Amino acid sequence: MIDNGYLAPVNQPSDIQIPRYPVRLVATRTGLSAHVLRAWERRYGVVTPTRSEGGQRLYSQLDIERLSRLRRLTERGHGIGRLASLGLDQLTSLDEESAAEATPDPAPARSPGGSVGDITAAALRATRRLDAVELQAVLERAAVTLGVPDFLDGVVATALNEIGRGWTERSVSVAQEHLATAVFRRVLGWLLGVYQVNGPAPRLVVATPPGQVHELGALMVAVSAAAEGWGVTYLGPDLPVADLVSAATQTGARAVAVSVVYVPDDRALAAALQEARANLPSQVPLLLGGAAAPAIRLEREIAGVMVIDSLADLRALLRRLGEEGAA
Amino acid sequence: MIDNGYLAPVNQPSDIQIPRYPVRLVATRTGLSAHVLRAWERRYGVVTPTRSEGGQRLYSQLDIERLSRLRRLTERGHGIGRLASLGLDQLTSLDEESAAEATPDPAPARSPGGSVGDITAAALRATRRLDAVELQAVLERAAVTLGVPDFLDGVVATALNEIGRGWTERSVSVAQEHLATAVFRRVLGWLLGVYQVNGPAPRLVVATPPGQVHELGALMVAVSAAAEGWGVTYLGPDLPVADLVSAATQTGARAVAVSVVYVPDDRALAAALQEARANLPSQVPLLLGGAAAPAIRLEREIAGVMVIDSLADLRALLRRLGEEGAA
DNA sequence: TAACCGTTGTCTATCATATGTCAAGGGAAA
DNA sequence: TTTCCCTTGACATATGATAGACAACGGTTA
Repeated sequence: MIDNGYLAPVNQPSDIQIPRYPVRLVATRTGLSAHVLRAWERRYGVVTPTRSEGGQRLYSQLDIERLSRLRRLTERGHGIGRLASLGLDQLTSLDEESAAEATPDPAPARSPGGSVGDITAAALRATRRLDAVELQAVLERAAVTLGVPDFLDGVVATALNEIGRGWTERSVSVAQEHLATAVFRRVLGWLLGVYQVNGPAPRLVVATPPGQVHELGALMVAVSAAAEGWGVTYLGPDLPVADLVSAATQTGARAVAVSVVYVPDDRALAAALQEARANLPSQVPLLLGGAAAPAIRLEREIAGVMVIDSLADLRALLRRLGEEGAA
Repeated sequence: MIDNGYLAPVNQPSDIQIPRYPVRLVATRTGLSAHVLRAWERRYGVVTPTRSEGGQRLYSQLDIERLSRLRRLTERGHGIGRLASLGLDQLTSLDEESAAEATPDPAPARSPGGSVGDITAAALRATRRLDAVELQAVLERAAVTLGVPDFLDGVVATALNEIGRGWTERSVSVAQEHLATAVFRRVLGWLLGVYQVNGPAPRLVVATPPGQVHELGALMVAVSAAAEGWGVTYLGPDLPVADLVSAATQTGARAVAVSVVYVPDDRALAAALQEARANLPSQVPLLLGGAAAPAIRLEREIAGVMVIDSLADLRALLRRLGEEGAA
């Protein structure tokens, strides 16, 4: 919010001046040590935080702004003694002045890879040969070539379907299936790590409900969300409902997603979902995805559970939720 | 309260204020200990749960929301004493704001925690906070700082032991354990990928025998071997013996390693090992590692199975095997 | 050049406050 | 009966405040 002085609300102490931040927080946020904060205050009166009843310093948002600028400027060679008496606006102009460093961004060269079909076929060949190195290389290349959405929809989903089909038809061995699972999980985990952010992002908790040990679907959900800019807390397979709820509460999740691949005991799963729904905060949506999700929707509607039919569906939904939250 | 359509109309708007949760549940759900809950209430009046007839605390959903926000904010440096008097909406805005600025701008990245103990402690802290991003960052940094052997022996093994101990003592929640498992697996998978080679290297097939679903031990074995220059075919947990044997044959393995973490049914495990031993080529050693391996050795010697006591042991053995093969 | 001096970041010592943790004895809930 | 929970009081630890000291650095003066 811009306050140019003309419209300054007189009676409103303007959020940014409310003193409420203790030293330790200001220290980590500005990058200055608590010692330096006190020394600057003592020697130059750089800021004058108010005090709590017990005498502890309480800084305002404005103080933090000022201190951050001061830190940047002192790092560039300005003496704190000279800067101390300057106002925030003067500091800002100085700041911009000396921040004349350019940040050239290199244009990423797109190298044309094979088509989605070719890549998937290559992945399946590597799987049949039990060649984990090759499979991983193919997948990583595909991920960076196609981008996450196409990679997930086009390569991962298709390949997993193929492998699953082959498994039931006995044309894919258990070892091949295990190896593929391990490699897919590794690559998806890598992607999840690549996209993880710690910044101001809506948070999604992802897990697989009790009894569901196949986690690739959950990982795909997690990666999709991470690529959409969400912060993802991935808790893996077979998570008891109570712990799912606790994790969502503790992390302040804006949504929770669970993935189901098959329906071993319909009643137990439905009960688990209902329990989760009942115990999650009501404004936190519970998303149900995975291969078996559409089937479950057909069987019975579970109140308050949103069924995700596809990753595209998920992306659209996440985008809506993210905007709602930001608004 | 907002009803954005996810809810069954059954829910009353005041649902979230109905007092019905006992301390124990609130403690696990918020991540605060019952002691702290009572202390905060007594000293700062943070919440005022109603009481049952017998005088026991009954918290509402709203209380839980409030408490979990307070916990996150205190972890980010706010003092509980000052937060106590703020309303839920103020807490929420503070929450979002400090999430946005949790990381100080271009602060020169600190490189603290040099020692193995520091790193392990940092990993455990991140686990308790359900901070997967931080945990992964800590581990990746540790891996490249310490090198694989020290990383595995010093950090991974220690941290997993701690978590396991905490889990039995109930001081580590299921969600925390799941999250840590997911992240450790991700990082170990990444390392495995880093060291994978396709060249002429002795090949090791790694898996976990039927019934054993904990695969971190197997992954540690796999990473150790990969770092020793072996080509590793990692087949993940719960692999039937027949498939283990066929995979070893197909890949021309020079050795096979299986990892066991616990002994659910000693007879079945022993039978599986014997079957594997009998069907593998006789010049291919069968290595048995994992937390439960030493115990198994004590129980009974299984002919032709080499028990690995430690990763150091494994490394020495692999080196010997590699040289033999090369000679 | 050498001695001197102001500036600035860092550290120590000591005390006070803030906050987490525990123990004991009795009551409540399952 | 066994387990959980309550209250009170105390203890332990961590964090912050103040004052002062010191060292590194650069500039100035003798």
